[in-house]
Amino acid sequence: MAVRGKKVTQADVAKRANVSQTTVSHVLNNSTVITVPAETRQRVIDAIDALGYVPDQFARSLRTRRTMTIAAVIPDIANPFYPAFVRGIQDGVEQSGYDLVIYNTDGAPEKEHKAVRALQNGRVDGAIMVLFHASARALSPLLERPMPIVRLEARIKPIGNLPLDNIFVDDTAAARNAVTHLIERGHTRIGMIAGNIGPRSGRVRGYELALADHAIALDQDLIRSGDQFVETSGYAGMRELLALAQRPTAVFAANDLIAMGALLALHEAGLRAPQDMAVIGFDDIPAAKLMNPPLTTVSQFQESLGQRAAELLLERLTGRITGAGRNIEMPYSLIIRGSA
Amino acid sequence: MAVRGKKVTQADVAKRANVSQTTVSHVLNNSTVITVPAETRQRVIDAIDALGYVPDQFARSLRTRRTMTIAAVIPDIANPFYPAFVRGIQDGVEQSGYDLVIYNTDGAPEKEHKAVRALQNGRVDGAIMVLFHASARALSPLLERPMPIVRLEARIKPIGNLPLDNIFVDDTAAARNAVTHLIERGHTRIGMIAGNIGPRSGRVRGYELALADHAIALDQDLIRSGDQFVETSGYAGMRELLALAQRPTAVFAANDLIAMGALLALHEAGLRAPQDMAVIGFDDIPAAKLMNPPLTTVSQFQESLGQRAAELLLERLTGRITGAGRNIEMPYSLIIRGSA
DNA sequence: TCTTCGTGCTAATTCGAATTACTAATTCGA
DNA sequence: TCGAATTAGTAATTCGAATTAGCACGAAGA
Repeated sequence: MAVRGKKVTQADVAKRANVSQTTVSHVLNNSTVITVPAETRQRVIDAIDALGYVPDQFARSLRTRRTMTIAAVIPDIANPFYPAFVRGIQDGVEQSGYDLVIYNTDGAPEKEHKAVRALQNGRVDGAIMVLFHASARALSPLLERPMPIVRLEARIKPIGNLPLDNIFVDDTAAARNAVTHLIERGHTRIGMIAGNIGPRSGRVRGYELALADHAIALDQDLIRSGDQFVETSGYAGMRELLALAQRPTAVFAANDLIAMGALLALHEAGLRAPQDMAVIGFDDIPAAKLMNPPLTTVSQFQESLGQRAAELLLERLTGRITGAGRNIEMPYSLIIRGSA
Repeated sequence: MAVRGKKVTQADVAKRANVSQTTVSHVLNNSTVITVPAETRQRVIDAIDALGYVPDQFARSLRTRRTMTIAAVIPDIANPFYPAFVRGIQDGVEQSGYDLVIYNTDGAPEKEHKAVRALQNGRVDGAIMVLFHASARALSPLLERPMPIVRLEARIKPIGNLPLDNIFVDDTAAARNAVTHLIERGHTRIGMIAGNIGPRSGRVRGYELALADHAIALDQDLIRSGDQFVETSGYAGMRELLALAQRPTAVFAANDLIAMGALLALHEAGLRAPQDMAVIGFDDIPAAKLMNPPLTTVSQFQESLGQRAAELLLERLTGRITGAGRNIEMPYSLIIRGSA
C-alpha cells in the first residue's frame, strides 16, 4: 500500500530494488532498447508492488505526447440522436484503453470554434466531431500537429492530405428514399418540416428529388422550417400545414424529434396517423418505436456509426493507416412502422 | 498562427515578448507573487496570440497536480435518463474550465469496480457517480487521496468524514406520491412494473406505502419485474398483467422506459390509456411528453440534478467546503399529463 | 548619506517518467 | 588472441510550465 500523502515515484522503486530509475522505466515499458535479466526484472516488480507504485500519467504524457484520451465534439448529448452515437464511440475505443471526453457545441458557431481551441491544449490524442459550421480549414491547427480527426458528415467531402476522415450516411439518398415510400403509398401532396441548420440542405434536397422523380410539382408552401431540429419546430410546422387551404396528406419530418412534435399537433387536432396524415421521421431515435403509432423513420444506425468512427480514429492513432483522408459511407435503412 | 509541426511553448512566447519564461508564466496565471506592469503584460499577451500559444495541460498538471477534468460514472449514456443529467453536469463545470470524461458501467458490478480503478490513475480531480453495486467502502482508495466524489442516490445515506457528498431525490416519497395520485383517481387495483437493480427497492417501497396509506391490500401478483429498467420489461410486464384473471385498472411503472413499453403492449391489445388502463411513469425523460397519450410521470429534474452535483463537487475542488460529507435532497414533482 | 524596501524581472530548480548517450564487463568469432 | 559484439546497466537530458531564490535598480526613510 502506498503511504498516505506521499507519492511513490520510479526513483523510490529504483532505490528499493537497487537499480537506477532508468532501469525501472525500462522494466515498466518492456523496453527492447536494453535487456533486463529476469532476476533484476523480478526485483523491480517486487519493489513496485511492495511500494504500491502507480505511474504518473502526466509525467508520462509530457514525455510521450500521448494522452490515451479522445474527444467527442457533438451538438448536444441531450439530443436523443447522440447518446447512442457516443456509446458506440466509447465501446469502440475502450478496449484500446482510451478515455472519452465530451464537448457540447449546441450547434453554435462560436462554441464549435471554442471546442476546436480547447482541443489544442493537447489533452486528447484525436477527436470525433459533428460540426455544423466550422469548416475543415478551421481544423487545420489540429490536423497539422498532426492530430487525427474523424468527422461525421452527411455526404462525400473533398479531402486533402491531412489525417481527416469523413464518415457519412448519404442524407439525400435516404431522404429521397423516405419520400419515395410516401409516394408509393399513394401520397402526392407531401409536406416537409425541417430545422434551419445542420442536416437541413441534404434532406430537403432528397425530398425535392423524390418529388421530381415522380413528376410531382414542388410547392414551397409545403416546406416549413423551425429554428432547430426539435419537437417544437415539428409542432409548429404541423399546425401551419394543417391550417393550409390545401393540406398535405403526408409529411416528411427532417428528424424524429420534429416528427414527434408533428404527431403531437396532429393528435391535438383530433387527427390520426397514418389515416388522416402519414408522418415519416429520420434518425430512429430510441423513442421512435415507442410512439403511438410507432414512427416510420430512417435509421442511420448511430451506434454503429460511432463504433466505426472510433475504429477509423484508432487506425490512425495506432499508425495502421497513414496518408490521405478517407470518405467512408455508412448504410441507412427505412424502418417502416405504423405512422406512414 | 502556429508554425506547422512545432509546438509553441512559453519559451517561444518569452523570446518574442523579450521577457523570460518565468514572466510569461506569471502573466498567464495572474500571479500575485510578482507584479507585472501593464505594458509588459500587454507585450506578453500580444506575443501569445501572435504565436497562437496554448498552454500544455500535462506540463501544467505535472507541476500543479490538478487535471481540470472530472469524471461522470453512469450506467449508460444511451439510457434516456442520463443525457440530461450529464448535460447538467457539463454546464455546471464548464465555466470553471473543467472537462468531463464519461464512463459507462451498464449497472454491472465488475464494470463499476473497473471504473473506480480507472479513476485511480490520477487523470481526474473528482467524480460524480451513479453506482448500483459498489459501496462507499469501495470508493475509499479514491476518497483518501483525497479525491472528492458526489454520488447520486435515492435516499439519505450515512456519511463519514470523507469528501463524499450524496445528492438524492427521495424515491420512496416520489413513488408514494405517484401511486397516491392513482388512488385519488379512483383506482384500487394497481399494478407495478419494475426492473431488478438500481432504484427498484425505494420505488416498490413507495408503492407499498401508498397502498397501505389507503388500506388497500398488497397483492404480490400485481408486482412484475423485468431484468432491466427498459421498455422490454414494461412490455412483458404489461402483457402479464393483462393476462391476469383480475386485471389492474392502473399501473405504476418504475421508470418511463418501462411505462412506454407497457403503453405499447396496451395499444397492441387494443386498449387505451387512461380509459382502459391508467399508466404512470417515473423520470420524465424527454420522450414522455411526446407519447400518445402524453405520459404522466414523476420528474426528478435531471438537468438540475446534474448541475447541483457539479456545484457540490466544485465546492470541494475549490476548497470552499471541506469536512464531512453532506446529504443534499433535491425536489421531485408529479407531472400530470394524459396517461393517468 | 546610508540603509531599507519595493518593483520588475530572471536564473535555476522542480514535477515524474522516457529516452539518449555512454560505460563496464563479458562473450564470441575469426 | 584481439577486436567486435553483446549484455547489463547508469548518468544525463528532456518534455513544458510553475515556483523558489535571488538580483538590479530606484525611491523613501533615518
